[in-house]
Amino acid sequence: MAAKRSGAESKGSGRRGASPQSGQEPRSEPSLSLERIVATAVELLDAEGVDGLKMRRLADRLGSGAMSLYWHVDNKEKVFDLALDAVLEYRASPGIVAFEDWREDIVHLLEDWRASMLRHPWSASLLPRRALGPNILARLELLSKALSKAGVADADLNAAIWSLWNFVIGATITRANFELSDEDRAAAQQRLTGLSQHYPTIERSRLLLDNDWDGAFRKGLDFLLDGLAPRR
Amino acid sequence: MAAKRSGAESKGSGRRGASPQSGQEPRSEPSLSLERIVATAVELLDAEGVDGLKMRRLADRLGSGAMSLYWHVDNKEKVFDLALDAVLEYRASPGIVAFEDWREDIVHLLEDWRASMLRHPWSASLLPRRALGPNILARLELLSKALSKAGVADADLNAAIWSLWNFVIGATITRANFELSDEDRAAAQQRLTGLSQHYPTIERSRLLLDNDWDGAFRKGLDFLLDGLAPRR
DNA sequence: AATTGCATCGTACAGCGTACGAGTCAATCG
DNA sequence: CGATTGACTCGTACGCTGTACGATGCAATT
Repeated sequence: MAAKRSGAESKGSGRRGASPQSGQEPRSEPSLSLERIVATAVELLDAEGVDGLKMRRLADRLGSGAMSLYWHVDNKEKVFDLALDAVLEYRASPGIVAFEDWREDIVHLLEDWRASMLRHPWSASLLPRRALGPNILARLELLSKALSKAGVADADLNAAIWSLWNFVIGATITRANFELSDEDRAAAQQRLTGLSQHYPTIERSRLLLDNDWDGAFRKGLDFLLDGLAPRR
Repeated sequence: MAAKRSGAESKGSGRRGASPQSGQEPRSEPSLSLERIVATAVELLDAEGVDGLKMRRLADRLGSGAMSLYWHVDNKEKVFDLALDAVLEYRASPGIVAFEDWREDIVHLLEDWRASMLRHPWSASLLPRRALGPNILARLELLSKALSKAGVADADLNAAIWSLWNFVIGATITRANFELSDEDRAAAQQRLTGLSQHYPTIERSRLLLDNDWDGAFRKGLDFLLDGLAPRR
């Protein structure tokens, strides 16, 4: 009862007016805010994965009670939405895109997208089942512009966008979930070798041992772009 | 206490020996089995989605107690694994594949794959985070063979397989999750129109209104295959 | 001084996966 | 034949989850 706000009623800055300082203890508990909640949720997700995000745990990290979060957030779902959107902000200078080499622009755009998601492996699997936030739309807009510039016909534009979207999403989800371990991969390939009469081709190509994900992504992207707008 | 096995101790066929009939009530409760559990889990998943699968609910459908399931299955995770593998069985005659027109073969293979997953929309999002079962490996093997026949270089084979995998997974997950409703889509496009100064290109192409998923899939697949093995 | 409204939190509840142990019944054995 | 075994089923209970509800504190306003 007594301890909670341990020795400091200061609380840092109030939200509304301007009554910032109240003497000492500048770093006790900075009080809740949507930004702090989202930022901490991202931290927690990075550290513990999707299943590790629990409201009580999040509140612990924030030094608050679990129910306090619900003043700022409707429910847990919204926390996921906000965390996802926060992580997909596109910071790259838009000037770079749609410059001269459209192909480099697109590759850069999509590799950055993938990298952003891989930095937060939970994000890829969340992305498809959530609403399109402004950051995602901005990325799609840029992509669309670049494809237009590349000479993709208007009639093919949507299909082209979705193709690249699908490819990036699929690649990132797969990559993020197959990350498990070398032993696992070796065991899988081992099992495969045991059944090599059933799966001779993928056994020979060592499909399950191949872990050059970056290279495969780049290669696949080249394939797709070749199909979309053949190099001259 | 008394009612449970209501009025019939027959119970249908015992598992082991051959004591199938016991007089009347041939359709009371056919007793538990792994097959029945998996089949019912698929039904339940189809009806209620991933979140709708609860052990108690599954047991209800089976006319059994919740804990009885755990004799046949380690835990809920395994139920997901088994349901997923069950749904991805490939029944198509393997003779069709790798026949003469490799391109048609590949398209057929992948469209069937996608169709199988869309018949059970929960399966797509489950696929990437689960182990590769025999049915999945069989599909990869067939795909690999077809690509080889198509002239894809050995060095590019794995990248080609993963590219197609990524594309199919991404397309299916996206499709299954954007299925929501026409109003939602309209609302999204509406919101977009309101912000058309920010997203002029995708607003103009009506990206969010476009719901010709099948056509987009086929088109994207063509793009990718064009890149992988150019048509002569 | 009284009121208002933002913000926080303790308690409580229903629902979840599942550990544990007791129960049933058919097949087997002495 | 009775005793034993082992496959199978299920009732109860526990810890954990998201969150509804109401009490509480505190700053600004009246």
